[in-house]
Amino acid sequence: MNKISKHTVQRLILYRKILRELIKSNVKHIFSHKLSSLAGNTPAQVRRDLMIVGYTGIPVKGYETKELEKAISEFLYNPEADKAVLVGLGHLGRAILNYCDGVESFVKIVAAFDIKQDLIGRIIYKIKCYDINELGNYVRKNKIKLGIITVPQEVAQSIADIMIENGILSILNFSNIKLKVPPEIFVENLDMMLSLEKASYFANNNK
Amino acid sequence: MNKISKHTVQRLILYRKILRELIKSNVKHIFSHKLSSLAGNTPAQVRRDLMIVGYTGIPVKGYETKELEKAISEFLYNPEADKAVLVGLGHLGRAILNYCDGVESFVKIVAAFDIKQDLIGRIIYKIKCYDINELGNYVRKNKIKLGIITVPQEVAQSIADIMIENGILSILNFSNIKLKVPPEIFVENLDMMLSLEKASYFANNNK
DNA sequence: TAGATTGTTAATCGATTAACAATC
DNA sequence: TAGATTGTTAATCGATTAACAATC
Repeated sequence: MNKISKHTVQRLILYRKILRELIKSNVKHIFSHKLSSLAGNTPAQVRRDLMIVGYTGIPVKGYETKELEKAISEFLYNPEADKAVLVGLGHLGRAILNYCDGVESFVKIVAAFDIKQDLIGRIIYKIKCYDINELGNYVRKNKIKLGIITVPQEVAQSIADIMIENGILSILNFSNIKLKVPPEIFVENLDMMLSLEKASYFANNNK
Repeated sequence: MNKISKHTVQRLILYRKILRELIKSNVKHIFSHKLSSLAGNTPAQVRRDLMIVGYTGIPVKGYETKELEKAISEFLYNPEADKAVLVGLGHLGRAILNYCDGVESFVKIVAAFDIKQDLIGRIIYKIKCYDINELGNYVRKNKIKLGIITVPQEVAQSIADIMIENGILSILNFSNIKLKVPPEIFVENLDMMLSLEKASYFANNNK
């Protein structure tokens, strides 16, 4: 497989989301220039990105929304990583469970873990909460490949280590440390404070 | 001013965070190769990035942690955008308030807004909550330049519009829509579902 | 001094944009 | 048909990496 860039994958996910909304609104066809305006980029980039998903549009008519959505979904779909575990049921962890509960997505959170005894055994936003000590077993037995880390930074690395030891291949990291992981492990960092400071910097240094 | 790339700014913020921890641990000097290993990049990139902050290290001795942290902070600091408002006090909004409460940062959230009457007037994690109708006034009167959007996607655009009309220059957008804004407005998108799907894709397509 | 690290320029790499023949 | 849009290649742009003289 020829390597696909993170940027392209991210945009494909965005196109898919836009296409789903168009389909719901009964839009049958869309041009690259319309899709790019909804996605906030350029028609050339849309066409370039769509090259890799193996669906071709029709000149003058554009792309069939349903067909294109299907093609992108097939391209993106990773059946081995459609289940995720979440570790850390503080406010952020719960906000994510709540958020995912209301959203349709190919990725489902299947279990949550925490160290606090009063949370263990409870069901929070439809997700069962387990003792952190069971994390490794659960991940291994259920062949989970995707982990979400919402614990304080002091313990984030140790959680990542347990995840990786037990087969997790990809981590969505909300803690504000850089995880040390082997090169084959994918880490996506979502550091809210860093993003806020970035936004502050560009408040008048933009342009 | 010659334009500084988003990537560089993001890494400078990260370096600063790392430097603060080093200073706390009483580390006086650091080499570019050590800093890069903590930041997860390369020595060459660290040195390249540091060119713009106007502090120069000493060959063989490396960088003085305190001096470098100071230089980066001065470079990044934007006194006009050190105050932010947050709109949307669902789980995510509260998680952010709670998170910011415990973290030291140059950017402070000074007010929160929601539509739910039972929240208005309350103080949540030290932040006063106002009626959403007061958002425009508050932003204009207090010259707020930075806004955080944690409302459902249906209303995100209208909140952004109010913010921008009243002087906000930079938005941290947690809703999963692409905001339409004038080119001089900076928008940083933090779409959790998109990031999760990206992580899923790369769970075995990485490398 | 010899060895290591810096700042900066040049080279490389990768991603975006432009251009245009093919198509409907 | 004439006009518009596609898929794809080539050109451009920007970001990362390499190289190395200057420095301590």
